[in-house]
This record gives sequence, structure tokens and C-alpha cells, in this order.
Amino acid sequence: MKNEGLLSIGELAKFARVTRTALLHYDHLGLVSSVERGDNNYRYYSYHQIASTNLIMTLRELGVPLKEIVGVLQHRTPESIMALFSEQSQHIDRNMAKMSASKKLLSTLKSIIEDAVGVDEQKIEVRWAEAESIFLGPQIDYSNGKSIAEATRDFYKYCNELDRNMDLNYPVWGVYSEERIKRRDWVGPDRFYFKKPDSRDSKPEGFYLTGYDRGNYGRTHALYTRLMAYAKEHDLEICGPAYETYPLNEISIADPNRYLIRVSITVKQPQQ
Amino acid sequence: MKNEGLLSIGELAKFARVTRTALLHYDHLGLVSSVERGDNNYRYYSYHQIASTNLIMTLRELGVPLKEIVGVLQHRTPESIMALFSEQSQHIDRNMAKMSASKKLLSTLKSIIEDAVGVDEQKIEVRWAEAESIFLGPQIDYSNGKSIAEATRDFYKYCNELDRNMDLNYPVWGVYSEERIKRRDWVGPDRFYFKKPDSRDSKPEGFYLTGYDRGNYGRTHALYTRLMAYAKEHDLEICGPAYETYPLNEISIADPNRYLIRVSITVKQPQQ
DNA sequence: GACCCTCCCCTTAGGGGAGGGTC
DNA sequence: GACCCTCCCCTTAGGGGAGGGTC
Repeated sequence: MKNEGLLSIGELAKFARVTRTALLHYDHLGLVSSVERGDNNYRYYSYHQIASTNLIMTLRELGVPLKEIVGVLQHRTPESIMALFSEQSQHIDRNMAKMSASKKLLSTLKSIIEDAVGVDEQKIEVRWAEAESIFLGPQIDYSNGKSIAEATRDFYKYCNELDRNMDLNYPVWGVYSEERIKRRDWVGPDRFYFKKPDSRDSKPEGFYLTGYDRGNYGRTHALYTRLMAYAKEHDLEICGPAYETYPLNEISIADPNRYLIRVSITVKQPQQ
Repeated sequence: MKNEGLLSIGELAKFARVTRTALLHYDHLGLVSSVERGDNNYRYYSYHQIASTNLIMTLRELGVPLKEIVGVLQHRTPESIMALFSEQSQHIDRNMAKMSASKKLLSTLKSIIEDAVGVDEQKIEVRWAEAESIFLGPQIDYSNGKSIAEATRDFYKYCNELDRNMDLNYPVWGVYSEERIKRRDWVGPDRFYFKKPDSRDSKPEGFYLTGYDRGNYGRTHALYTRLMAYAKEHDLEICGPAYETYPLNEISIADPNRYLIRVSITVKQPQQ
């Protein structure tokens, strides 16, 4: 009848969804100590430790370090425990907001790849497109011999200065102005932008002449030539900027010469 | 003009919300390698690594181990990357569900403490209470000399067998039947229960005669005597079970003899 | 056979210097 | 002065035995 109602370390582990090894560790730390040692040196725990150990596991899952848990419990009062709970609730809210943002990012990146995978790279076509939420950088000045690389770095600096916590996860692409396209001036995009949900700017809805190519970053020259030949042939009038994207890039493709390039030029509604 | 547009390790760190030290670590692992080393042995990174490093940081924050990230990126194809993103999205969903449950737990525990902190321990009163969602255990049989400790262990076993993943975070309390109260039989509760949102059972709405005491678990005898004297004096008719709770227990109070005990006995509506 | 004990060694993802050179 | 380099030592929260006793 000894140890009646007490729990062995294995039983506590089972009821408190924790491992034996972790409980040994907690015993050494004095966080969850057995109430009694048997003559066999076995640890015996009280059943009240089930709920408190469960609570400790919840705090652990929320990322509270063991040291902090030990500290808070050592000097616990109803007030300090309530403060801990409030603090952790707020922490949960922040984490959930972060995870939502990450989920949105992953789904955006995934849909970009998804759209690209089935594409017929030879086909050139004109299609209606809905408006898209994007973040648009400032106009780029190449007059002092600036390279695209430098311009890109400037763009990131610009973003960083605008908002130190700006989410720079979304891939950065280029916009060519109508004027530059017509001049056949491929020194570099007029602006950089990235696709980003709930951003301040937008790529307008409208008709876009779209084509694809394979190659590394910046190898868009040949594709523009093909697109403009097509436009001429089909009596399409260019009436706005071109948007360059690399739907398959280093994120999903190892060979840098096999990235998928996509250019969409704004055109007037074609005559049927 | 050398290294134009390339980033130093500090710059990449700034734009990819990561520390210098972590980037050194990633370089050793071959996860994020500099594209070039200067004559000074400095690392130089390409600006395309900003977006990919950011993505790696997002995966890290989601808990993907570095080894796994290295592995996935080494054999990356659009398909494998999409699979990774889908998997992580599901992972986020599971995590958010867990965090919601934890938040609910913390707010329940906090409100129990909050209600208890301001209480006047001397006051006995009858109050209307709304129904509460609880999980109720099976009837306990003490006829074979079972102790409360053993009965509690049985209750946890019962919960565990019913649903191996049952959330046993909520503190376990006791219900005394009307009959047992009237017999003044304090050997132990008839059933155990715990407060738990969205559970199968409920503590019904109605009038409850409620009082408080201070002491360790099981020291409810004196409080029952006080409550029953009060009932007699005020012509209150007991018409249902009593619910015992320990609103301030080892979770928030270090001294086991200062836990707050609360007993609520079901009574008929008092005559005004 | 399943459970428990005490060492003891190992891991992940960096952080924090020391000691020395570079922009 | 701020930034970069290469060692090198340290940490958190346990996991995984080995070797031996217990229910």
C-alpha cells in the first residue's frame, strides 16, 4: 500500500506529454521534483504535479526558457503568474501575426512557381490581367554610369530607410517605361518593384503582351525583340510600361542559365 | 570600381534581418556562400542573395532545421520547392491551432486567479451562476478503501484511455453529490471534473451557496460545516451537488497551506 | 519484460570574445 | 572608428546509450 496514488516517472511522463529524460532534467533543475524517493531510489510524483507539469510544457512550447520558468515559479504570487500569462498571450498574438505573414509569403511564392511550371515558353499572347498589389521603388538614374547591381543595392537601401522592418522577402523585379522600350534602351529597368500583398502601389489592370524565355538575370534583350516583332505583326499598340519577372529563379532552379524570364508589356485592347 | 553592387557581410545581414555571426555559420555550412572573396579576404555577396537569405530566415523562424534547408536547396526543383512550401503552410496551420488552444488555456487560468484575488474569504453568499462547460469523470467507488490520491490517478488514466491526446492542462477539481453532503460524508468527491472550454458536460446554471477557506488540498471539511450552518440559518434548501475548486493553488501560491478553497453548493432560489 | 537508476557523451544554431588586419 | 577576418570556447534542452538494479 506504499506510494498509493503516487506516480512513477513514466506515469507522470505519460499524463503530462513529456519524456522521461526531460523529467530527469527538470528534477536536476529543481523545476519538477519528485515528492518522494522509494527505497529502490525510484522517483515518485504527486498527481497534483500532472497539471503543473502540463502547464510547464505549455510554456515550453511557447518558447519560454526553463530558467525563466524556474525563476517565475520560485517567486510566484497570483499577480506575477497573471502577469506571466498576459505576457505570453501577447507573445502568442505576435507569433500568430508573424506566422500569418509567413503563410502569405509562402503561398505567394508558391503561386508564382505554380503559374510558371506549366507555361508554353514559345507562345506569345495578349491577355487581360487584374490589378496586382506591388511595392514600387523610385526612378533609377543611370546617367552616372550606375550598374544594375548598384541600382538594386540602392533599392534595398531605400526600402530599409523607408521602414527598417520592411518585409524584404518578396523577389525584386523591374519595370521598363514605355519610352525606354520604344527607344530599345535595355541598360536597366526604370524602377524596381516587388509583388507584395496589401502594399501601397499597384500594377494596373489591363491588356498585356506576354512572352517567356530561359536565361540568367538581365538576359531579357532577345525576348523584348521577339515581343516587339510580334506587336508589329499583330498591329498591337504599346501604351505603357513593361513588367519583368523571373518566376523560376534561384529559389527553385539550381542552374542560373535556366531561370524562367517573363516580360509583360502594356498594350491597347486588341481588335478582335 | 571593384565589387560594385556587391554586398559586404554586414550589409547582407542588415537587409536579410540576420546577424553577421549567423551568416558566417551559413557560409561554413555552404547554405549562403559569398560569391566572391576580396583581396582582403572579405566576403562579398550578390544582391540576389538578399531575397533567398530572407526566405531561409523565414523557414528558420518556422522551425525548419538548417540541415533540412541545405538538403532541400541542394536538390531543388520547382516541384520540390512547392512541396516544401505546402508542407510548411500546413505546419503553420497546426501551430496556429496549438497556439490558439494555449491562449485559451492561459486566459482560462488567468480568469480563475483574477476572480479569486479580490475575494472576501469570510463572506458566504448565494449567487446565480451561468452554466459552465466542464469535463466530468466517472463516479468514484471508495468501498474498497480507495484513497483520493488513487482515485485521482484513476481519473487521469480514464482521460488518457478515452483520448490519448486529451488536453490535461486544466486543473482537476471535485463534485460532491447532494446525498453525500447531506450524509456529511467527506471521504472524497463523487466525481472529478475540470473546467474546459468546448467540453462535453456542463455545470448547470442556477443558484449556488458559495464560501471560501484557506488550506491545502482536501481541507474542505470546516468550510462545508460553515456553509451548512449558514444554509440552515437562512432557510436555504440544498437541491444538488457541490463543486469544489482551488482557485489559488500550487500554480500561483508557493505555501501549500495557503491555497484558496472555494465550495459552491446547489440551492433552490432563496425567498427574497 | 518493462521500468527505473546514475553517469557520460552528443547535438543545433549560433553568441561572444581575443587577437589582428582593413576602409 | 567602423568593419572584417580566423580561431576558440560557451550555451539550451534535452536524446541516446552503457552498465546495473527492480516490479
